[in-house]
Amino acid sequence: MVIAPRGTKDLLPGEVEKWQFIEWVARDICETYGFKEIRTPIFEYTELFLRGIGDATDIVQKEMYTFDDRGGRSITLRPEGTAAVVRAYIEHHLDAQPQPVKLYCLGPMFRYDRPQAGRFRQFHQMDFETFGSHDPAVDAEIISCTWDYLTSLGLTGLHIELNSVGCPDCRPGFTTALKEYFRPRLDSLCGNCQVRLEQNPLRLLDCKVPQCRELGAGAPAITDHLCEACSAHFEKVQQYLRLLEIPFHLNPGLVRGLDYYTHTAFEVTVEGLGAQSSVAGGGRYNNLVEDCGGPPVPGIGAAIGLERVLLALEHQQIELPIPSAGLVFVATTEALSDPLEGAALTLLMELRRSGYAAEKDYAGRSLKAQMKQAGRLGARWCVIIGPEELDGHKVLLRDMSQGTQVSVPRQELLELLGRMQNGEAE
RNA sequence: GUGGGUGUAGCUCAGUUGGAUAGAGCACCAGGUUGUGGCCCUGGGGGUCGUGGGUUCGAGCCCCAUCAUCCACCCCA
Repeated sequence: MVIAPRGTKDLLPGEVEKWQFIEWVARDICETYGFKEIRTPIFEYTELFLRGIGDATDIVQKEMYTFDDRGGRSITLRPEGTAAVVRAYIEHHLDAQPQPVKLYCLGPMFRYDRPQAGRFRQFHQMDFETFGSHDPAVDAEIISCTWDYLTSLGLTGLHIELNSVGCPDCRPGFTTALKEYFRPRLDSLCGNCQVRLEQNPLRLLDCKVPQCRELGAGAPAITDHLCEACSAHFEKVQQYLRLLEIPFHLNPGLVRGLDYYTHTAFEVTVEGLGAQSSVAGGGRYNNLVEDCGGPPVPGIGAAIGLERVLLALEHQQIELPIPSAGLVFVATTEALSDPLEGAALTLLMELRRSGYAAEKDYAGRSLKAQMKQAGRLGARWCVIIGPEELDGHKVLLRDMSQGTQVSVPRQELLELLGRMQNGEAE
């Protein structure tokens, strides 16, 4: 038997409603913040991610779904959203529009990781990006949007970690200082960090091995090495966040896994998610557009992991306000009798064309079984038609939650339903 | 890529030191009123015990391999 590929899953009815809801809230918040939706392809030329994400990153080195298409071009399923949005921004000359340009994007991403709690090979993110502004208020806005989304769903136990990773002017000085600090202590580092020292020294600060942590505590902090511009920008971001009453913790060790970040980097974690506790993350990327072949336009963005949002909601036992359909079930006393079947079908059609969710039995079930089915489907009303009703041009309208029913003239059914819908009838 | 746990009906699991037709609850189907659901009762369908080898008189139980899945490392959403 063929099953869904590893790290992917089917979203069945019952689960999908939750997705629809959190996606609806996501769109709503984004629109409120002035972001416009953009939809980019799910696959891109591999080169885009090599240049955009950075070929030294784990994503590029071991997590991409890459293959050659029939034309021999290397294609990659998008592992994150920003690179494609940046590409579209450049390709469609959005820099010619009034800046800033604010875009959001919702959809699946793909990474060839080993699945575990909160980690999948196909997962879903909401991304939002602002192009064309250096204003630290925009940084605060991105973080604020992330925060509003997560809290508006009712999540608690959220922590924002904030850092500045500097810019090309000041970061080299810092990494040099880091290397100088760690090099004499190389033997005390874990194997991973010994490699990191040369490849990506910033990551040393993020290591979870206790020994490395101890050493890291005495290491130089990036905040002490920021250039004047970075430092001022970082101060402003914090100032605005305080103004907006958005709680955050400074974490000089926060380094994100994508190479393109400059200045602001942040991550939101939520309690109770297991090892993969981060639900959202983002930062500024002032050189990415240019690095991808576009004009020198600054940008900043964030991504929210929707699977993790749902996991957190579930863990915190938060009930989402998902509306029920108000289904009308049409039942007949003799399922296979022709006149009844016809009456049921026309009524069903009439109900649907009037905007009611309506259903009937197609399995030739007894009335009893049809009622049971109606109950299972969560029907709010059941319309019952039998020979008596047919002769008298009437139907029985049963309120499934009350267990009461009335006989009404066939012609008045829709009107009565309409009044009951509005709570005007008893 | 590395490590650990788990794999018995659609779902959640039980199955004793290996022993005779593999069980329960839920779900599903049908009855318990002659035209009626949600509770209750009765009956029914459904399993090559992940797969392939091996040990044994005999394996769901033991051994090996393999696959899947979960959790963790790593990394990130």
